Amino acid sequence: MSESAGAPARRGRPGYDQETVLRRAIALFNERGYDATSVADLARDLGISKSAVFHHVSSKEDLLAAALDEALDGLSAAIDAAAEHAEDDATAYQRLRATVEESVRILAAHLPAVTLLLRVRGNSPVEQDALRRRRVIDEKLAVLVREAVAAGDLRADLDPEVISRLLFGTVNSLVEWYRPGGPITPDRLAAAVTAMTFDGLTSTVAEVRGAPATSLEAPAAGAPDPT
Amino acid sequence: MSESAGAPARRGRPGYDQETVLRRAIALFNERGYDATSVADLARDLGISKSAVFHHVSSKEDLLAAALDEALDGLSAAIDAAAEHAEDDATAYQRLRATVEESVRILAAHLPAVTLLLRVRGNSPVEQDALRRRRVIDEKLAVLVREAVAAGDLRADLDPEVISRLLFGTVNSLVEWYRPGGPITPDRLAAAVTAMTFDGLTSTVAEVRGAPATSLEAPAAGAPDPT
DNA sequence: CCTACCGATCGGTAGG
DNA sequence: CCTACCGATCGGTAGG
Repeated sequence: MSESAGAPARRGRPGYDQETVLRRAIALFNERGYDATSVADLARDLGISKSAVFHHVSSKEDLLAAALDEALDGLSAAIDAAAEHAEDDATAYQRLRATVEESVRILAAHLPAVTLLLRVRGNSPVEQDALRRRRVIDEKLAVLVREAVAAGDLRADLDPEVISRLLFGTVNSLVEWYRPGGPITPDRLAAAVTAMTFDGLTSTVAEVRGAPATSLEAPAAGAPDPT
Repeated sequence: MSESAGAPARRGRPGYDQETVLRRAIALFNERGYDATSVADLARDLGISKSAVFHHVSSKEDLLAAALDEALDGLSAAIDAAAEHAEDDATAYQRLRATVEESVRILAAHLPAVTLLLRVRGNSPVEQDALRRRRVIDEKLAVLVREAVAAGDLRADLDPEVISRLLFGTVNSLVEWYRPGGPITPDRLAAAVTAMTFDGLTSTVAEVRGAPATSLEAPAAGAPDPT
């Protein structure tokens, strides 16, 4: 299954393309961990020899770097897209809430790559570079949180730094259980995350407050925000 | 630093005890990952030979098993402690909220071991056993959530299963950034987590509602819930 | 607690 | 001469 994606008719053996090798590599890295996955494991999974893997990719670490770039590029775009809304009359609170939802959608759309990113510990220059890019993203989000707190739209009895950590810890924790293709669409997941983090799980006043018009049980059919 | 903890005077070289070796092993496993940490790395860190490590511990995996047991025993105790409060007239909502706070305190008290637990992927029988024990704990918490939703105390527009995942995903994500000994005490951290997850980050009505009497800026001196 | 090793496997590469 | 591989093996290192 999943051979030669999209390429026109070629001579020689069908074989795999780089993209397919990368998808399988990311899947295996997430199942067993990057270090615990050998190139031989990947070759076995693809049904080819270990040497054949190196025909497609120059090193195991290149696979990791490609996956981390995919995740970081997506997340960076999500943040910057929300920043551009600053030209509108959107408040920091509104931009923050939109950024959280967009981050969830990116996470859902690139779940394997984002999962890998969130497990990186800085064991190599490639991983350390990814951690640096993550910190830049986190800092942009922290700025939004500070603005929203300063504007009085987020509770002032919690340190803005703690709010940032809790908020994006919650988003990041989704990779541990969310699986696309199941009963929960990415849009509903995004709405559920912001419902809990901004409005809280306690029921009583949930409907009374200024919660967005998104019905969580039956989301709007016409998908919002076509990024 | 940190040699022979508590043991009486011994003959022979001072050396390390099993507990110290375990603490350093857990720290290294968390820094670089279990698979990426060799026994030689641990030996180097302790300043002894690789063989000397095997004098204290029979295998690398035994160190992992001991760490996972510590985390699982603590978390299980936290859950069962909350269940015993059922004899009181406490509602499911109140017991759930207390369980979340106690889980945060356990996480803070056994942060390295819990961190390791949350990174386990089931690569070996030891890891698979830990995952099984985790699922048992998660299910007990899911029962509490379902009861609280059924009682009408948690918002009904979110699937109880999703609520459970979000709630404990948030708690688990603390291992990624919380560091004991810093400005945030475990009690304040626990209060911050329940403040966001149950009451929400939005400021306006936070004080109006039935939030507990815990002041997050200056927590009650007499620590609540002396488990 | 060390030196000296083992069976095996690691990521990566040779020629064809 | 190409793409797509194979069987075998490189120098080092893993847990034990």
